Amino acid sequence: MQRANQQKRANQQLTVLRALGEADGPLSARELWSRLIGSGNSVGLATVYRALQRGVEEGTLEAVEVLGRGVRYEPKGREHHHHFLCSTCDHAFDLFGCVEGLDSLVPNGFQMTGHEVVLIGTCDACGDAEGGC
Amino acid sequence: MQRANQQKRANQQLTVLRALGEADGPLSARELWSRLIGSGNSVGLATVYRALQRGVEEGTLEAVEVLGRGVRYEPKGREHHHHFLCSTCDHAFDLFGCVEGLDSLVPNGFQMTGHEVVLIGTCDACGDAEGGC
DNA sequence: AATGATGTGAGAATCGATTATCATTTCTCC
DNA sequence: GGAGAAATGATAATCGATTCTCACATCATT
Repeated sequence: MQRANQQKRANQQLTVLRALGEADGPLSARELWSRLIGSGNSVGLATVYRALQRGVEEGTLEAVEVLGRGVRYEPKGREHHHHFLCSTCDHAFDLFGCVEGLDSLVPNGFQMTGHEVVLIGTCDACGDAEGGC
Repeated sequence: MQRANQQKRANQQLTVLRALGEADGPLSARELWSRLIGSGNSVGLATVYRALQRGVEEGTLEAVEVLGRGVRYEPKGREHHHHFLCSTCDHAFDLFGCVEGLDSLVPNGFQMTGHEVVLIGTCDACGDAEGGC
């Protein structure tokens, strides 16, 4: 079987990072792994963790927490954005835009350096299929 | 030693719930336990968990997640509010007020049922003592 | 004071997520 | 084509949080 000698990189980590880049929101290690397996990519869970860890170290990935259901990862450098968490399928979706009036919430003497907004509800797919998707 | 026969309840769980009610924000089981120990109340960690669990079952407490650093608990029924997370001491403080314009972030086909806002920064105490409190 | 129900504390057991280990495979560079 | 470096996958080990267990204390009622 012929393989182009410099295109072919069996590097599974690239596969992992590419899949993450194509997602519509941040993914946990397990979510990402499931997607890869589901789409026919045979890859070990350990490799997924290694790819994510390295991505964070190198600064290309960012670890985010969406309401405590474990760490999820997303490519760094995207526009400032927030997330929508579907309470049915537990998937987090990227949102675009931000909100106003956060400064007025900060108590005296406190310094705000950032903020997180999470909307909760049901996503398109789960809303259609009433009773779960 | 005389004790009023119906007021005296050695119930440690009451002590736990009272301490939580006096906090300035939601507390994790361990935080709450540390505070109790620190203030001279000898109570087991298991009892703290039992009190919290029962509070949630009975509907007097609510479990909240503030950026994924574990579950924290707060009395239920307070005004709608959000939290400020100090990135230095990792404590979560209650905020008052809310924000506008969340609806415009919701994508087509999605149904929003709730939202969470977390401000991140340094609290009063940690800001004063530069370099950590 | 006796009795049965409930509460308590200390530590063991469990659970899920993440990391470490190690034999094997694949790359890279010669 | 060969040697050493790095990547991979399966699974064991670790870690923190939470729950379970059980001997003992406390309570309410009699």
